[in-house]
Amino acid sequence: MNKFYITTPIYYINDVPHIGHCYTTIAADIVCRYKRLCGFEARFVTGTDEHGAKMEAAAKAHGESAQEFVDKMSQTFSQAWRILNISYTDFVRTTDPRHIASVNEIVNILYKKDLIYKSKYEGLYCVGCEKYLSEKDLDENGNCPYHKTKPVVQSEENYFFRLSNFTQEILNKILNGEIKIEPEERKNEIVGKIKLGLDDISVSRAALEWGIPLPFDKSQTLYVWIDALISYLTGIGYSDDKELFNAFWPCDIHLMAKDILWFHAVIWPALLMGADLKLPKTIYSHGFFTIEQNKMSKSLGNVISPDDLVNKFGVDATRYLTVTLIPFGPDGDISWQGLISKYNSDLANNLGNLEARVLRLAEQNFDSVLAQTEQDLSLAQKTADLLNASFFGEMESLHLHKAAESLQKAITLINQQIEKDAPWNLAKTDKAALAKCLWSYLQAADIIAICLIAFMPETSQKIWSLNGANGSINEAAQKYFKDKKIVAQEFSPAGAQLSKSQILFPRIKA
RNA sequence: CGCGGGGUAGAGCAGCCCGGUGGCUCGUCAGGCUCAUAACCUGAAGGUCGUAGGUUCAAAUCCUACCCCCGCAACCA
Repeated sequence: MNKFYITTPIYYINDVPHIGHCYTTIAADIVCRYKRLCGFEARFVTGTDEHGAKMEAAAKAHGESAQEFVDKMSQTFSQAWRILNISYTDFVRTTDPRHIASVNEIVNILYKKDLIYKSKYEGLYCVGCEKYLSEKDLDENGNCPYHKTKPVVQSEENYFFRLSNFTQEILNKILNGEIKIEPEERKNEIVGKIKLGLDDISVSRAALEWGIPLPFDKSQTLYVWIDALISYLTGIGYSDDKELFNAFWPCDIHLMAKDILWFHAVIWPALLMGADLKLPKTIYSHGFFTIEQNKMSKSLGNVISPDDLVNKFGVDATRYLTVTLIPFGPDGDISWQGLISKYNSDLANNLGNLEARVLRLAEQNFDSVLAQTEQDLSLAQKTADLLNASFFGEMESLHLHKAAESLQKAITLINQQIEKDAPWNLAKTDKAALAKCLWSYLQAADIIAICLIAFMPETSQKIWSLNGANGSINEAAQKYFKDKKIVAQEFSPAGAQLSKSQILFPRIKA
């Protein structure tokens, strides 16, 4: 069976999950579910990044030990993903022993190959911030912008990774598409930066307890970013299941927000090359949200949590809205008003209302059982044609908002046909014709439901069942995705007991 | 001249690579329908496509200059 491997970043857990984390994770889940329906055996790794100075500080601020703190925070993430129905196959915590084993293995390889070496790092250190600042961080007087004090020149012994060795190779591989960076404009940016040259990077810290000690020098701990990236290997068994690892590496898609593209597009491939591992195929970075034109920030109090969304819209609608509200790739602005408006138009008015009106007609005229009638698959075929022309291609390119758009167009197509048929008139004149029409709507709606699975797994199954189709929609979908064939009796069969009309998505007042 | 993106109807976007009736979603207005969640369907109004030049029979689309917005600028996770 074909293999597929997708990752989200492992999230830095100095705070609870918000809509940004959800965005990446839901998107990855949708892609992963879609690939499974396409017949791939898929792995999906997410997790939490738990080391580093910030984490120590955050724990201290909460009056807890670092371990207590990360245990608790990590749970808020895994819990959020459970609620959102995220189908990950592994959740890596960087404090897991198996992860520490992966890290040690990789770091040792790099050290033995002399790709990691000891050197002196000298920089401007702000005592207030407890960190090094670069020149550009300083204000016009050369002071720390937060503490208004002059930073001191300080140096420490660190280990460095020979990133510079890989400059040309990485550049070539990005340019020739061996490492695919998407979207295109971000790729240009990365290429431009690499062309300016790469310096070796410091990969260890001396005075940091909360981290993974370097196996060859326990007085230093590994810089958190290197630690974090290696989780992509841990999550498919690098340290404890080499067979699994070999089956799924290299990764098909690393998905992330644009802020961390540099690490994934440049540093990560270099580390992998250094360790003689294959390179990820696609690195896809999506945009940031602003909320009502403002940056998302705690001090503004505009941070949207997964709980906020689920309480308002329910799980499936949250999944759908989060990834379709803005184009997938560039930055975008979201607002409660926008979310509600899209919820009402796409889910309540279009999809939900379609289900309700069709089931209601069947209920009123046939007591929810459509007898065996002449088959008319023309509407279902038209729906399928529309989706074949757009939906599948958009899914493959990760244009999730466009894929959803084509689903909406398909639903509109059915609504238009209903208008044309005017089944409420047929109810008075020609029951056989009415049954035939209703049945054709059900078939078409079934195709919508099948394509909607990745976005809204529960709603899809529900529509499938309401429409009198048998069994699991997933099996039907796998079959359908393969040959795109409409087999009427495997969808809503004639004679099936339909559900009474119900409201799938109640309208929400703004 | 650090790098990259963008400026298109009230809002959000597509079109630009491969010049030739400016399209989509939401909103607004009018009509239709009554099966449906005041939903659905049809139609209309609304844009000198950032500015100024240039190329061309013809430019949102190609070229030049300028103005404005945003992101990145690498150990800040």
